[in-house]
Amino acid sequence: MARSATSSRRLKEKEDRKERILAAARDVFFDVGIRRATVDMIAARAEIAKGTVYLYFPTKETILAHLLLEGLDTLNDHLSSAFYSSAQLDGEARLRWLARAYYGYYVQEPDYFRLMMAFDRGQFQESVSAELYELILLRSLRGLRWVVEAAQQGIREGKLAPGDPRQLAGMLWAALNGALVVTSHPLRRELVEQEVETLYAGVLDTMLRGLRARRD
Amino acid sequence: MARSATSSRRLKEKEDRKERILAAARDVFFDVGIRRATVDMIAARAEIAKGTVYLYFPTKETILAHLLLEGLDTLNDHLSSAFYSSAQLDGEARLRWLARAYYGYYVQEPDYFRLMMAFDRGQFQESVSAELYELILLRSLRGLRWVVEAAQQGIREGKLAPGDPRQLAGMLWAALNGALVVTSHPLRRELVEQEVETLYAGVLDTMLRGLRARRD
Amino acid sequence: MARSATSSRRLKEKEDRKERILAAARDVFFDVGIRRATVDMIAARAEIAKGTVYLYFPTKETILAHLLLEGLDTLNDHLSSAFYSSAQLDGEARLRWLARAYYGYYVQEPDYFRLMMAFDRGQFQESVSAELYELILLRSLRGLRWVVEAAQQGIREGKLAPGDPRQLAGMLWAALNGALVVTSHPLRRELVEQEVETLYAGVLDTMLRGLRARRD
Amino acid sequence: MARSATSSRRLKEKEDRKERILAAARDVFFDVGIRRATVDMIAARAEIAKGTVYLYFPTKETILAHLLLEGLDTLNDHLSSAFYSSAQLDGEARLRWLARAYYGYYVQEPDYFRLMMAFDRGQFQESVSAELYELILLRSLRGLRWVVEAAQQGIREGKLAPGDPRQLAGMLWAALNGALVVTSHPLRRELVEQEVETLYAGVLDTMLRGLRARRD
DNA sequence: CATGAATGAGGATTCATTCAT
DNA sequence: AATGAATGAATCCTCATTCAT
Repeated sequence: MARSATSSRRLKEKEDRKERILAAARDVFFDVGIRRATVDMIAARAEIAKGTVYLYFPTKETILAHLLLEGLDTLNDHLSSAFYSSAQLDGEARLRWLARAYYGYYVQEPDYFRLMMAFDRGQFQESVSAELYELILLRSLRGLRWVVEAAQQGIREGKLAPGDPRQLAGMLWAALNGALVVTSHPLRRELVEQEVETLYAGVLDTMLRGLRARRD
Repeated sequence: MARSATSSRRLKEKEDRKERILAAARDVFFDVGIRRATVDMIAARAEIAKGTVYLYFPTKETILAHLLLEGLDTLNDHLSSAFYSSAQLDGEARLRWLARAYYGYYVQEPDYFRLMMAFDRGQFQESVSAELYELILLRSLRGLRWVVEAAQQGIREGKLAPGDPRQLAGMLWAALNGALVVTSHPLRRELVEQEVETLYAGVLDTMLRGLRARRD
Repeated sequence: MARSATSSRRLKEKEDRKERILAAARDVFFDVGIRRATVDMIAARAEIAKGTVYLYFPTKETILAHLLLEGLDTLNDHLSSAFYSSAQLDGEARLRWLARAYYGYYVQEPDYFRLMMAFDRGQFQESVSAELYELILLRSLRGLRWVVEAAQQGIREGKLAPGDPRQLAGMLWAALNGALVVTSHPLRRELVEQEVETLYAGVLDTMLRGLRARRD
Repeated sequence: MARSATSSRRLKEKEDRKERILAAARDVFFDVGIRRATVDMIAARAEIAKGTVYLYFPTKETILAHLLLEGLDTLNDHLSSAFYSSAQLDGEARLRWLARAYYGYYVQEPDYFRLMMAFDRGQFQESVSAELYELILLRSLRGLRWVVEAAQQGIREGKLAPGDPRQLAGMLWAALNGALVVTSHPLRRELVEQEVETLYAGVLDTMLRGLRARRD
């Protein structure tokens, strides 16, 4: 019993430490950017020794991956609450709610959003364990699921054109994401000359209209 | 006369060399990724001394910028030929042609496409001359212009909903780009579980349908 | 208590290492000259990895600055002991003692002397922290202070011509330094064709005689 | 006869070219400082190819040495004209004239003066031919000779203390040079807190006074 | 567990000098 | 003679990761 108590306290301390490192990493990554961030900076901000970081995370990229998980959780919070508070509405309206929630996330958590978009093809997959990668995938999916469900509802109601709801959700998300990504790069922002909000709303409206069931 | 011939030959040789370096850089960047590529690798692949690279390009980033310009030119070729060969068709059809051309570029020049998407926020603008940056912007715009023109035609014909053609083009491009970007990342590709082609076609159809003028 | 002991040992080890690097740097700078010295050489001579050097000194120039500080301290030891052991004598005699002490430093620490003379105008101030620069200035002043005090005494005694003692000290120091610097360059040494010692003694005698109060 | 004419023209052209390179080098060295100057810059400023520079000077240091020769010639002009225009005065007055001329040179040709002081022990002697080095020595001596002669006159007149005039000249020059050098370094200038002019004049007065023959 | 000193393989860029044309 | 392209060693500094204590 005593031992169990001890070990659970140990466990908690360990979790605390991990959280502390993640918090520091978040600060650093968001402050100086992913590429300029160094493990030294993270350790310094967490007020621990550099070696200690490696007791909790095998790799710098792994820390990044955990931050990504955090970001995905936050996003999921946004989406799920949008989903549940729009329970009374029809499918299209719920999709709109979800889309606005995604935009809200983009606005309120720009750093996490940047993180989500910044993952590099190679660098990443190589230096993160398969399990972690799988986990990220699962969490990502969880967010998309709400969209799929709303789409399903819309199709069931006959308001949206019949089809695979997952395909529909994928399309919508891809298009909306495109609007956000386009404007996240200075070069591309100059290119489209539009405010993110306008562009995002435009794509959302257009996609939803395009997805509606036709009478003819 | 003789001198002119000589100097033009010189010029040509110089251009050849530049091209050779760019070719090597292309290989290297595409092989190992932008972040992992080093000037050493480029020089080695071009079979020249490292210092020689710097006779032709003041900076590693400048080489990247030139590759980007190449990519943009190629894309523009795709788009302009789509635009001109669809001269007889209506606006929406021309947009469709342009979109297919963009997809063709994505398929035929995956490396250039990756390059276009991979530009980093800060790092880049800092280490490239203002003129070069401007040039890139201009070339990027040139591609979008075709889309704007087709959109304008569609609006003029009354087939597409009235509005700012540039805004319309921006939305369409952002959405389509989103479809390509989503699938260009392994993680995100797993997420949407769709073939790029399907997704892209879906977004295109949906957007075009959504952009159509309503009778009501 | 135990911790304090540990940490003080740690501190000592750290200081030792720093000293070791400085010693290596001293050797290297003195061997090959300031301009030819590289961080690689210093690391090799200290038998540590190159990166380790940067754990102790942020910049190559900073190492140099620390060596300079060492040199200034040594010089100050020479001067202060000359000042105190001549406490019974009059101002002029004390100036003479100080001057001989400076010469003694030049003879016994030729490398430090060279270092003191070799600092480069721009390069240096740029790459050393303001604090360090200030420190060097302060330490330099400390040495001059003894000369100022002896001059003051001489003026007070009426043996030296009245005037600003700091100005007097500056003049004396500049002239003596000139004698050392002239001979420190092979070209210039060949020029004056005199032994340093003779030249230095001559300048010292002449300056002191020129500084004496006149009766007329 | 014709050949001789031709070859003399050739010779002249060659000299012109050499002069042109030196002029360019002067500009560059004085503009960006000795250490930052590159052969590229010199060639560019001279509007010739970089390789051509090496047809006229075997080494970058050799160019520097030739500039030094120019500087020494200019200095000699200053000194000799001071010597000749003071022909009617006594030895001490002539020394004073020469010293003022040296100061005039320091003020009017600060770049040449800097050059004269900036020669590095090792770097220099290694990369310049023995003949050139000898030449520099000779030219340097030529300037000092005027001082020696004036000193000799002063001693002969009985106004200056008897002794070796060359030794006297060396001492005077060393002391005056010390005053200029001290103030040429920011750190040392802060140290003595005096204007160059004051310091120089002070050292000059003091040295001359100290060199005077005593009646007693 | 925690530490933090040590590592050393890079990495981008510079520049005096050479040499084929 | 003149060119100017090519060289490649040299240089300072960074940083993820390891490991003895």
